[in-house]
Amino acid sequence: MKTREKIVFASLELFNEKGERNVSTNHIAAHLGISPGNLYYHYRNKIDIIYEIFLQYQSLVDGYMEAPSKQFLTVEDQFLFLEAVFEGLWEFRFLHRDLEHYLESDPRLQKDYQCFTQRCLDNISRIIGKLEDSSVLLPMSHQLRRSFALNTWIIITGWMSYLKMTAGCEGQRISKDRLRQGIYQVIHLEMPYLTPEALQRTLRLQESFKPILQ
Amino acid sequence: MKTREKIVFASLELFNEKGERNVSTNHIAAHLGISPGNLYYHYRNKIDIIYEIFLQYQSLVDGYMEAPSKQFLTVEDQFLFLEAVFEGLWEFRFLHRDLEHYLESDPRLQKDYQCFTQRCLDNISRIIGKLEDSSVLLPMSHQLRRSFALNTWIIITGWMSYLKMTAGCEGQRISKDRLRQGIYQVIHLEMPYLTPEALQRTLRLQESFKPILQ
DNA sequence: ATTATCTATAGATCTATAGATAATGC
DNA sequence: ATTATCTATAGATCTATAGATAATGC
Repeated sequence: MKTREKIVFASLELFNEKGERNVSTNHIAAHLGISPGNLYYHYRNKIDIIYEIFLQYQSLVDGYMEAPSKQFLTVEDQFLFLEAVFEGLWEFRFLHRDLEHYLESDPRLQKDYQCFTQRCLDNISRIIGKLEDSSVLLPMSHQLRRSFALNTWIIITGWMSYLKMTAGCEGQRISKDRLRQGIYQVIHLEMPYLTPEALQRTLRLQESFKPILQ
Repeated sequence: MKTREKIVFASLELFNEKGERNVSTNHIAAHLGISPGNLYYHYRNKIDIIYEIFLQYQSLVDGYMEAPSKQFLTVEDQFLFLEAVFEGLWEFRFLHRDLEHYLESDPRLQKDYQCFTQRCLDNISRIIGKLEDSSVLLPMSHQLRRSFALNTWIIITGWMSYLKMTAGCEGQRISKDRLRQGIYQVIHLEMPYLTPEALQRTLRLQESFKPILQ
């Protein structure tokens, strides 16, 4: 692995683990056993590294957002999709922690992230539309679908925050398990819009994501 | 106003405006025209000031969470309640930006905030219960009510993030107006659970929070 | 006497660059 | 020749404290 890639990799790991704010370029260099000068040879500064990490996250998410290319989607497809979303969210969890700070530190990132959000919302709407066509969800108005997509997006990203806020000092492993409750919450959102046929299977699947501890 | 209070007041203002990360104790002191030494006489460090601000936020929120003490609540009560919630959120908006960092910097804050969240969720559940008793919402199971309360909480806090992420470089004033769209989103959440009687009035009221720009 | 405030400063970082040296690719 | 890496360091903060001085409250 090239040094340039090592830097991104190690940064992501350290940022996730210790929080980006507590990790300086010195820390990253020390962790890799290279000099700070070397790090600055590869990246102009810290936000440059963060931007690189964002690009990776973006292409990961774009990947599985495009993925459901089948014309019809099942209840199971939807759960698989949500698992992928939460997995990605976890892998890059530092990114959503003080995203606002990154956006105001780097105009490129601000612009890119805004497009990214828009693209995600469009994709979620599209997937909801497919679920309607597949008789999983009841048909809904364009307006309702957009509102629904936005709430889904907010729950997905907001769930991470809620989790980390209430998880306490327990390790990350526990959090990763508790992450699944996020799927429960998202599914709860669509409950009233499910077709009678889909309701049974959804309830059964949702049950398996029910949190053990309340 | 005592210097001690001035410090909290100015800090909140600066944190909201410039982001807490970009505001050092030096900046706060300079902004007040006092010496850094003087600031450290009143507060041990920056997180101490943040904790003080949190206590203020907490008592504000606890205030209007307890407030709906009437036995029955109308659709209008609910909208007034949401306006108060979003107003408070706006007043202390820096707090939700990198809350995780504050929680890990101060065990007192971590403990207090966890109780605070729990209390809010209980209060939201209670209010939902009252809306059921008042024939605004359809009766629901305990489980559903708790899930519903949690989603409401996540949308409320997550909406701020979404807003700040997509608001772009436009000033804060615009954001404060766009804040209202949050109410639209929260109401959208409860739409399927409204009684036929309440539906009409809710739709009419919700309309006035509809965002101008999509 | 006690509380509030100031000046001055130690000590710890951190970011980012300059300039030297080593390793690679034609 | 070019690319990768290192050492050393300037310059900018920031936090937090010590110790002196001013203002207040009995």
